[in-house]
Amino acid sequence: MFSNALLAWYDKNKRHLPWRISPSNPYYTWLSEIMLQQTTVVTVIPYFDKFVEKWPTIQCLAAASLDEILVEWQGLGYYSRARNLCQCAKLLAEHFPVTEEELSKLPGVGPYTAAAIASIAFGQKAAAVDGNVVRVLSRYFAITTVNPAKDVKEKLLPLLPEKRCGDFTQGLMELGALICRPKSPLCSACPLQQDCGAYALRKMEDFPQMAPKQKLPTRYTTAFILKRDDGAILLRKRPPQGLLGGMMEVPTTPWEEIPHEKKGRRVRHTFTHFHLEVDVCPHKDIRAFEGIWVMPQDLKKYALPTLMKKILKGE
DNA sequence: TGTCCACGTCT
DNA sequence: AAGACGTGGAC
Repeated sequence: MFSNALLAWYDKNKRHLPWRISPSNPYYTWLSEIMLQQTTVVTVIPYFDKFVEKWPTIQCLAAASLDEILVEWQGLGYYSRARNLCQCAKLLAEHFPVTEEELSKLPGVGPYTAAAIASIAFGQKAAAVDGNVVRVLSRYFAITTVNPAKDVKEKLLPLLPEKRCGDFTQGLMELGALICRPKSPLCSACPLQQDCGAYALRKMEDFPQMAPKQKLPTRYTTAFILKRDDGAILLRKRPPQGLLGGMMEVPTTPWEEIPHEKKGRRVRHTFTHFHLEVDVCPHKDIRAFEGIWVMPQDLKKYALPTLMKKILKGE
């Protein structure tokens, strides 16, 4: 039986992650699930530890400002998650919903995260479909439709056990992360091998069937380092929405698909939907832009995305 | 070097 | 419904 085999495997093989505590802590579950969106476990662990050390409860986090949260979130990416987290904390401190339907109304909580929290934190029967689950089940059922996420959810629902639904959800994702990996899956160690459709065909890596990705365009900009005589550097805050919203930056020219002449150091960075090539130049006129002046040793007090850390490296 | 992970959510 | 939205590490 699917769920028994999976649960037995999970009991033996689960990783001991900082948010996997018993009894479950809904704050930990929610915070870790937001951080884990599009982000690997190894990357998330140090951020999660920092957050719960600084803000041990949802009430503590609810009292934090967005700027404080962005400073701790810097480097984790998808900064809209931090903006939604800040809003969401204030709601959750008042009332933490228990059902999938209510949870999915929260900012930053979509169908996957709502089901994950409902099952993991509250033991509800909810089908959480993330990339791991899509991979495991599209292989198990040898699903040949392109972008099979929807089919996977329908197949998953009747497999959910009455008891231990949270462990079942985590077990499925854990199996995807450790055994049913995108490349070179470890089928000999898999509790589902016997009934796996893709394994029967020996075509594991042909699933899931994904639409081909388009190639990323490159954009170009010049970034200006403005340095005062006392060593302070000019930073400014980006608009609250959109790319790197609410994060700090050095001034740049508009980011366009027109290559710039190389005058200074070159920095390359890839975003979700484009590459960026930056020409980093000192700027003589310290009055050329508005912003705040920050001493190099104080840069860590500000929320800087990785792109800006690369640009400021050595300053 | 370039591609993939990475369906997750919002608009 | 399709595009916006980061990052780093594996291969």
